[in-house]
Amino acid sequence: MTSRDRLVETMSELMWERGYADTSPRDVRERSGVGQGSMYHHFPSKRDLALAALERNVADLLPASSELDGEGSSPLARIEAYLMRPRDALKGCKVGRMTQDPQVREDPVLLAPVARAFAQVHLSWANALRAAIDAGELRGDLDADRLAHTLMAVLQGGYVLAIAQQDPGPFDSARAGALDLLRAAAPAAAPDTDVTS
Amino acid sequence: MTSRDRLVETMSELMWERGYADTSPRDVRERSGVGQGSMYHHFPSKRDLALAALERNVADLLPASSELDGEGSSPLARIEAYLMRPRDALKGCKVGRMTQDPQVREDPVLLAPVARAFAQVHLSWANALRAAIDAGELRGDLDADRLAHTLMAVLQGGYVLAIAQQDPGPFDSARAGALDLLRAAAPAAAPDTDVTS
DNA sequence: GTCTATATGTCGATAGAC
DNA sequence: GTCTATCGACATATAGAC
Repeated sequence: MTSRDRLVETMSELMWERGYADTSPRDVRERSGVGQGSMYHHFPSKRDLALAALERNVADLLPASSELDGEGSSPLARIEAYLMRPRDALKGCKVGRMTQDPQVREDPVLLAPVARAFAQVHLSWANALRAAIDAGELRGDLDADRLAHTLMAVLQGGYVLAIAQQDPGPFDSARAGALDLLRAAAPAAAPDTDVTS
Repeated sequence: MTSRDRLVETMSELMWERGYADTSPRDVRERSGVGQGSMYHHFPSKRDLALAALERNVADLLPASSELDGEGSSPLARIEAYLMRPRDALKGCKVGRMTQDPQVREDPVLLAPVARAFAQVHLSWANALRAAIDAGELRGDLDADRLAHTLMAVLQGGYVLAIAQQDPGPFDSARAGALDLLRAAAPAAAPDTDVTS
């Protein structure tokens, strides 16, 4: 593993753990074991290193969400599986966290990968939800784009609740409650009224 | 307004805008106009000032949520009103933000007011939801405690989505979607099957 | 209570040798 | 590519007069 790779990996970890503003070049140097000279040789500034680390964190996140696009099972089953997927509630989301970092929030360049990642995840959610509606698993009057934002927010907000209480319970409750609502939003059972028949 | 009050008010603003870690005593001094000596006279450390400011922000937040406990209208109407209440999506929640600040997260003393505030708000949500269930406005098989976490998460997570896109749209979509789900979770219409009649 | 002066450490970066 | 040395600015206080 090259020195450069070690820098990016370490910065990625630290940005997940402590964010950008509160991570110093020294923190990165000490954890990675890479010297001062090397660090500034590979990255002209802390911000440049952060950008590389952020792109890496985004790339880590996206494959998981593509599980929503899978073809192996029913759309609603995929939605449930992705929603209830094991997650470390007390660590939070390595991408979502960036939105609360004052120095990332104010920097369009650093915010851009976050915006792109969320747009991508939203697309996967919306496609799966639309498929569930089309398959008759969810009521036809629901709006897939809206619901996609709702479910993303449940996860992102669940982290906030869990960290506040230092307990993963609220995170799990929040998503279980969302699942209850989705199930309650199944079309009224009417097995013999299929309009396409 | 006393010097002490100006310090607390200014620190409250800055913690909302930039968090705790990235707000320096100097920032507070300059915005408040209070001198160095006065500042350390009233508060022995930055952390002490932050604690006072945090208590203030929590106190700002709680009255709004007690709107959920009101008696003037139906429980579901109160829930909808509080969920859809005007909020500045791009600023985020002045209490929720603290959960993402590395130095708050790791400090049980600073995290405590956040935990207490959220527990309080959760209680108001759960009471209102329970009342809506009891009134037959929501299906009887729903869990009020869980749903309370879900709706809190929708708001907290909505802020994250809005800031990521620098657009309040996702915040509004997320809560509108939650509202759609709540309405879809009304008991099946059966006006003449009231078991108590 | 408020002021100015000072102190110690860290941040984020640069210089220049090897 | 990596090293050590150094830099000016800022963070977070402390000292002590008024």
